[in-house]
Amino acid sequence: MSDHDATGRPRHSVRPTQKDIAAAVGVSQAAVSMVLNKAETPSVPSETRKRILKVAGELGYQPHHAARTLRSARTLTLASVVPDITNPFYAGVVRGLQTTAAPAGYDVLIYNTDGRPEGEQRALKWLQQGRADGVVGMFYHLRPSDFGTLARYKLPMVLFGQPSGKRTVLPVDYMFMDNVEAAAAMTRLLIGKGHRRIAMILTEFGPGRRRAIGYQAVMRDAGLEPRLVIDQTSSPEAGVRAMESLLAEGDARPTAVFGANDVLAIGAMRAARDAGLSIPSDMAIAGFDDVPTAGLLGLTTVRQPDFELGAWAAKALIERLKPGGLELPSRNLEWTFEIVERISA
Amino acid sequence: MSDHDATGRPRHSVRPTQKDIAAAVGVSQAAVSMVLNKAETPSVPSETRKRILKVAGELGYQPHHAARTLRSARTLTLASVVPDITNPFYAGVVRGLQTTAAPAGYDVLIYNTDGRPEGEQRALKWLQQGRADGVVGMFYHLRPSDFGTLARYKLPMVLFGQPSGKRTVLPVDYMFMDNVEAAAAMTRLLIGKGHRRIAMILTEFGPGRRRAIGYQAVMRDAGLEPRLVIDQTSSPEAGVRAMESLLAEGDARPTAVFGANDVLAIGAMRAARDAGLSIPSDMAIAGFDDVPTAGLLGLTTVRQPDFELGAWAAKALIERLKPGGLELPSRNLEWTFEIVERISA
DNA sequence: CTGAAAGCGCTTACAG
DNA sequence: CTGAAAGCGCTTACAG
Repeated sequence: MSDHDATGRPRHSVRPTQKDIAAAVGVSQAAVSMVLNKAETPSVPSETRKRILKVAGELGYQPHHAARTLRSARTLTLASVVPDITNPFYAGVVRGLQTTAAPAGYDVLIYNTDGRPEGEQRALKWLQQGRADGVVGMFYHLRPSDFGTLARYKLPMVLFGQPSGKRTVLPVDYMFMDNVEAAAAMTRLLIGKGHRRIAMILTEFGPGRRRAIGYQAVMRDAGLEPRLVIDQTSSPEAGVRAMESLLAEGDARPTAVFGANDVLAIGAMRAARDAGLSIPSDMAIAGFDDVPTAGLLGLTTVRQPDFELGAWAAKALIERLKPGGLELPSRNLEWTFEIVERISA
Repeated sequence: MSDHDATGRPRHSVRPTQKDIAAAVGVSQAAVSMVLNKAETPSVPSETRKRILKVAGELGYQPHHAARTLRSARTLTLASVVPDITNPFYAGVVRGLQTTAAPAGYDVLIYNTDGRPEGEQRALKWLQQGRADGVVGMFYHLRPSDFGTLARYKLPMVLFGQPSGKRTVLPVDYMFMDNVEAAAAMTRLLIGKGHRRIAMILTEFGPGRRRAIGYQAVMRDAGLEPRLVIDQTSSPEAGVRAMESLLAEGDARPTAVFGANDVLAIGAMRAARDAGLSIPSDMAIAGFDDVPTAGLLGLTTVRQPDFELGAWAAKALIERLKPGGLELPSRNLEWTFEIVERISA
């Protein structure tokens, strides 16, 4: 048996359609659509209305999403493009997004890019196919010009990162913090504790790059030599590897290590402990993000309000999806960092 | 300006369509479709073919997903329904799914239910709307009969949990482990270490329920009194709350606490440490899942191969989506647990 | 070989 | 007030 009938139509017949309901009740398919979508249908006799709703319920009718989207040009879906859903920081952002979007009637889908160029390109294509009404994008590789097409399609976007200096392309809002200054502040804190050999571990792409700039600037200003350890991926294992390579330096090893995010810092902590070092007396550790585990481990870090960021992004998108929302000026949310001192440094 | 033209058609004109390409090149829209979708089109002159591809590239053409889905009855999307993406166990499953699905040409979307009945119902509706070609479902509340509609729609599903005793509904595959026995084994381990007052902390719904059964059975067999602390949600904070309530019992407090998952156990660890207790001498802690942080914290736990489970599910779905795949018999993956002893117990 | 037409399942302006 | 028709953007069997 083929999956298609003689005219090349796919067999959709397994799921009930408005046509099926209409046939069962003896009305037009359009009448079914009216009844199912409007709270009141003065043009349909209330007896007929009741029968339509009854049959729809019995058949377990649900509208075919693709058909509805094609006709109405709305998906009722917001997308969240994240580099790594296993990083609790991004997971927190997604939860904030979802918690705010659900009451407004929007589903939230998560698209994972792995923080790799190919993954981000796939996400871009996915968005260009019209699969969401709005997107919260956390991209490491794509440049502002890569979003030109989506902006021309009038897809509301909230992007993590600073708006480019040039004219702002509507309808895009931005959320960012001063990563350079936050990392600088943390570096100053470590220097203030008496550390002179301070290393930073980070990944090649993502916000760690700007954080490294702040770290390097402060180190040089203090007459100290910056030491970067760069890995391809952000994971506890990468943090372990980085710390192990630093420990291999023997007496010249750093006395403090600053992870560009908590996931890396936590891995580094583990490697230091496994090597028999005491934290912070033998080795101080600092991170960035303040993920839930950071509190547990006593990790000194930079707090970022993940849930609140997601909630803000959801509100911004929902505003833009209201009538006239596309013409609103671009808005920025610049949030402030907060250093959380714990025992690790 | 309205979002709709005079005939009620939504303005899609911002994005280029095959019609636009056809008009620019001077061919039929159908010819454009052929060229864009087939590697070879003997019926189209190669010169015309080149011009179509060139114009499509210049316009940044991407097919409208809803239109393609409506016509072809395929979404090229797999869905992953998870109770809590912030739980690293589920995040690991999703990554396994994604890593296997991407090379086969499938996008993976994540639908978060919060482990609540309403969220699961929303996911069910979402699936009934035909938004994915297959689904990996981790449901806490829905019963097998709730999936009858989807099975009738021939939606391939991989469900976490044991198949119900009755006839298996195609096309559903199951993956499960013996939660009762795994929890029993961990409880025996704790008893073997000399503990007599062992509490278990869990959430009202989810796999913890079956784990509690194993725990309770072993406790009773050993002549010990089971002690359950039940919270609504699974989070480190819930684990903190549970431990605090146990510590409030003073001298009658347990000497070991078994978390129904690592997230709860990690919260309990934190609360015990914050109360000045040494682990494991004052308080032993055990968990379930072996999330990445468990290793860092030295948590004794039950390992589950999250990534591999996701990969298996992806393979099962992809098999079913091949011609004839819907008729394959239902398959089960029963995986074996492994107790990982670390310092916490 | 080539192109026009049908139709997937919906929503909604418009003609009777 | 009521229902039939148009059309969203595609894919594909089929008529010329």
